[in-house]
Amino acid sequence: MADGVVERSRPRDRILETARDMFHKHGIKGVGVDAITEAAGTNKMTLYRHFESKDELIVECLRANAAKAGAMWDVFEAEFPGDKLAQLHAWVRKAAAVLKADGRGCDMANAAAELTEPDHPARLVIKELKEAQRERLVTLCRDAGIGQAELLADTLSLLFEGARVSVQTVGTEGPSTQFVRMAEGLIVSFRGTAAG
Amino acid sequence: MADGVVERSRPRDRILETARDMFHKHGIKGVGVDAITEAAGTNKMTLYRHFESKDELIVECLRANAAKAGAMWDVFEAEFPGDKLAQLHAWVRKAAAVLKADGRGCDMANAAAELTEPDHPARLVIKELKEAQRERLVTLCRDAGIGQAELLADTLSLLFEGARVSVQTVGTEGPSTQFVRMAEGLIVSFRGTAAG
DNA sequence: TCTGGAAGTTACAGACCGGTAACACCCTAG
DNA sequence: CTAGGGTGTTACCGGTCTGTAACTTCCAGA
Repeated sequence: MADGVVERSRPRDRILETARDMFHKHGIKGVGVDAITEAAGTNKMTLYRHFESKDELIVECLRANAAKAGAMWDVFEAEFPGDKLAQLHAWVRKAAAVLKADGRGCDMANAAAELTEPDHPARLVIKELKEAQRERLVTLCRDAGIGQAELLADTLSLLFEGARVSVQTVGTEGPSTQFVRMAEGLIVSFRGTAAG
Repeated sequence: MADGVVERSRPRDRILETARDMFHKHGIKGVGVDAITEAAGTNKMTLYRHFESKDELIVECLRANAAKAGAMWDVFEAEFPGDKLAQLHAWVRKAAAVLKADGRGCDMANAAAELTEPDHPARLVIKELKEAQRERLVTLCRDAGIGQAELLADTLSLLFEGARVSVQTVGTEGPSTQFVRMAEGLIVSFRGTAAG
């Protein structure tokens, strides 16, 4: 697990990677900074030299998550250069793979569930990052020639988000098993009414 | 707020109601038993005379939530006796109303995000209650004459679940605003392919 | 080889957590 | 009026939490 990260890299990077992993697995309030630093092979003072508080560490973890997830768009473009519809189908497959591989939900959604203070710094970046993700999917749908691109993108987003929650509550054998069928059906349906 | 509950009822009921309210607003790990009992106008000893632990209190809160939410099915039946399709549309309207009224997500989903221990007692009841909810919606879809009742019910479930998450992350002005249009479109679409 | 900054170590502060013990109180059913 | 159970009060236990202070060690670059 995180031991691979511990081996040799800068303490800041190790802390960030370990915190991402532990926050994801055990929740934010379920992990203390002591546990993070110990798993990262360092100590609390070093953490507080690089992050001014646990809250700032949380924010950095969320940003790092989004950056890592955002890389998939480049992969899609590399796999299907210029073919936006194929990239949309790739998104569906990627989403389904995430559903199968990971029983914990979306880190941003989980963080929003845990951090209820309306002015918590993480809330701002969660909103910002989620809106950016939405914009990307809308653009992909539009470039794929879908008529009501926003509506399809939002529908696919909500379906995926709901499926992630479902996996976390009833497991991988629940309604989320139908995600691909739902998504593909929607794309077909929206392609039928395309205005392009 | 919870003050209305404090006035006159048994301590156990006050504790349960107050805990439900506070868990919902601030999350489970964001509320201590001291805060609950104080808001309920009682004290910690009384809480532990009625609930053997905080975990058991959590479980009872989840059950109470589900019971309260489950009452809506009777309301639908009373409003549209025998007309299952009308009741399905009523479910959509009810879901949309919840999205507008409540910025916090589903308590069960939030609890699942917070309580990561695989053998936490709440996890069992969450799964149990979620599966019961799913069964109800499937039955309603089937009785409404929908061909692929399970698939429609699951799609609507995931859409609603996703919309609740979306409200919590990007707010009520995000993709969740399209929920009714999505859901109604799906019902129309599934009615078109109805089998009997 | 020397030096300066990054990192490790230990100890601690102050708050909060879930949970319990011992005891005083009050109100109602008999 | 009396007995007893439900309730309130206070104090406490051991543990954990975020965050800090003071000091030592290490290592790379000049």
